[in-house]
Amino acid sequence: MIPEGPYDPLKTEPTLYDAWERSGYFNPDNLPRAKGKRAKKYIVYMPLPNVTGTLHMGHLLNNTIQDILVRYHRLRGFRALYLPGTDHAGIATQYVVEKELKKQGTNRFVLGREEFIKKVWEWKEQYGNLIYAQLRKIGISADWSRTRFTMDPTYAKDVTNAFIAYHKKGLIYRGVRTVNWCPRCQTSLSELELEYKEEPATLYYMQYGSFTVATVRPETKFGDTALAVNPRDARYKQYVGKTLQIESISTEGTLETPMRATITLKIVADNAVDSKFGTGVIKVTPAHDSVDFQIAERHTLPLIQIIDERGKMNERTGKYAGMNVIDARKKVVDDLKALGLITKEEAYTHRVAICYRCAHVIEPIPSAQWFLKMNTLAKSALQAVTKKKTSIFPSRFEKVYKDWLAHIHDWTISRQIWWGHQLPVWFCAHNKEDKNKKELFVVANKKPVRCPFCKKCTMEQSPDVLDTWFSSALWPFAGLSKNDLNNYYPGSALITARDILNLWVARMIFSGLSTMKKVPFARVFIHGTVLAKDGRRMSKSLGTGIDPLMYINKNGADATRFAVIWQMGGQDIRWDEAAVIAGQKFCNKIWNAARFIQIRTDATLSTKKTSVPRAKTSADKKILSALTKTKKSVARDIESFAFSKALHTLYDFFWHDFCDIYLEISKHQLDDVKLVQNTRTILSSTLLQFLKLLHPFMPFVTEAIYQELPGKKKRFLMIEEL
RNA sequence: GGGCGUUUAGUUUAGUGGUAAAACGUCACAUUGACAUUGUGAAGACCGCAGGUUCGAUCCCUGCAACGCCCACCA
Repeated sequence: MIPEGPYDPLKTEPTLYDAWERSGYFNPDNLPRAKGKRAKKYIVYMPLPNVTGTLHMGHLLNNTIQDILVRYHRLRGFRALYLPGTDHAGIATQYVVEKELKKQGTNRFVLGREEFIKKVWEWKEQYGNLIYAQLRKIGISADWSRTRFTMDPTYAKDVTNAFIAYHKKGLIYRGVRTVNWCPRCQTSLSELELEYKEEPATLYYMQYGSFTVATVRPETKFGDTALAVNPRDARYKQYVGKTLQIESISTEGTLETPMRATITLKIVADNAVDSKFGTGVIKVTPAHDSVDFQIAERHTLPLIQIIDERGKMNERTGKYAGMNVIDARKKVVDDLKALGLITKEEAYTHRVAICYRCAHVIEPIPSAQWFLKMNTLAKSALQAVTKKKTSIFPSRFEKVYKDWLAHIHDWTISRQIWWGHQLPVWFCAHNKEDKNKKELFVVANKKPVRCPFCKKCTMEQSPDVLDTWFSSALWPFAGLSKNDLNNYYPGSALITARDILNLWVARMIFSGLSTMKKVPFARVFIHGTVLAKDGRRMSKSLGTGIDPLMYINKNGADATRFAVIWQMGGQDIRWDEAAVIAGQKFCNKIWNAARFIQIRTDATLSTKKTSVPRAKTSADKKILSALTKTKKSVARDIESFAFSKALHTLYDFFWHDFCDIYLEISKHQLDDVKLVQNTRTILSSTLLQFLKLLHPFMPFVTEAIYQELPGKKKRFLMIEEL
């Protein structure tokens, strides 16, 4: 019996969730209507939240959408799997644990690698499952029995196997690259991991013999290996290809006395040079600038490293060695000025790259890295979408995806941090390279018993770990046991936000094709971003973040799910908490309507076909046809990812067609002996149909009402037949 | 700089080649009913700006502006 309202989500939700989870029906293998090989499957791989993460609005939206799809298909009799897991999030997690250590007055270098990794695991055991508890509060029907963590031994094995397989195919190589190095995190960062900030700087006009070069980084001059001009720049045409002796400052002597020196620089012509900027001449410092590195590659210029991994000037800079770049810049400028080699200074706003994690300024430095050749892999991913093996919705994102793949560079997959999947690469401990400078290493899952090179050393594993995206790109199959691979790969839909379309989705597609020979999912749905009410991004640093748990704990998960879907149009959501209140009122409305129906009818949940309602009055006819129409359009909208539209349709149908009109008319029809029985049937069957239709969106209140209604052989609305 | 997108009532959003809907908010009236109320109704939009195509444009095209995102560049 439905108790007198108002509906109390806070009392209902936790109990119901426990009951669902204990029932085992989140596990598709237990679904009574989806037994056997012929059962259709619906599979969603949850975008892995970081172990360091706490629930935010993005998770709420993302997981609500996925849960709608999974619950809908489960009701439709599909063998529905919603696969949860967490990402070890290399840099992010290492950063968090290092902050903890700092509070304890220690750091990872004091502990050593092994001890540090132990600490990270301890941290993970303590805090890493918080996100799961929070996701449960949203009410998502993920199969927790299959939960995976990307550092689990089985997952890790798939990661190293993928590396070995790529290596066998000749797709992995080692090379020196000017990488974006974070001196604080001691790691290289991909371009995608950089952030930028505007910073006031000075543009110095330095004399290079007869040339003047504008630069904001005079201290890198010791790493210069050329000067470059635009090939169409008439002013400098005569110098192109020549090697000139140029007067500059020396690294010798003492810091007190600036000294002159003569250096030799080649003049090259390259399109990367903008003839309108500064003087149209740039100094090329391949070791400490990514553009310069590319110019150097085109003109085979040497690479001179003058800044080390800690962001300090190295021994090649003589008397400047040991200074950090900022101090060195001041000193070099002073010395150049003393010798009259700086002719002009201009204020300049400079966009500097900063580490996305710790915000430290990035220092480009040369470093030995591992690369994955992208050519064939990118082509395969491109083809998958072109040939519609995977479709992207909304379709405009296809272009973003294709553009990225068409202009892709090889992927730097190595990272110099400690927390992650260590490369399955074993070096000879005696000699890192042979006479021909060929590096001596073995790629293998296990440490070789005997070194094939020196025959006597204990081989050393590469200290590098893999980019976190390398492992998360394998999620659709590395997240599954061998047994499950046959049943649950590939997936049906991948739901994510646009910012990781390329970072993650494209990489999952080529990884899946490479390892499993099949695209990992048939459809990709890109949803919008939840913004603050004023249109700004929600972020902790801006103070614009809103904790969805606040609403869940106050208004209930259903109301919160309602709010986020209700507001989700074809674009970003400007979060308005009024929608949560609307959702809560809607719960209450349904609760009370159900109560009315139960009081005025027997409201038995009969699944027998004998109680098929018939339209005897025009009101009957209207509500029954409205129900049919609603069912059809909701189904169509869910299939086409138009969740908000489906929810609006359901809301309008229930509140207006059903409650405002039919329920009011039914009060008269229930007093008519000729109509009473049929009206009762219409009321209770329409309610039940509606509960099923709404269940994917608002699972708790619908299940709660279902549980209160009398009926035989009743289990859960969650597994009813829609 | 290149690309993609967005711009519709106070707010958040739908939508259509024939001058526009909804929810919330506001206001008025009714109501104690299954409903911490609910119902009925009202006010409120030159559909970003300027051109063009068309008998007709909010919708199609072009340009501009603002905002957002992605990519590139930033010596």
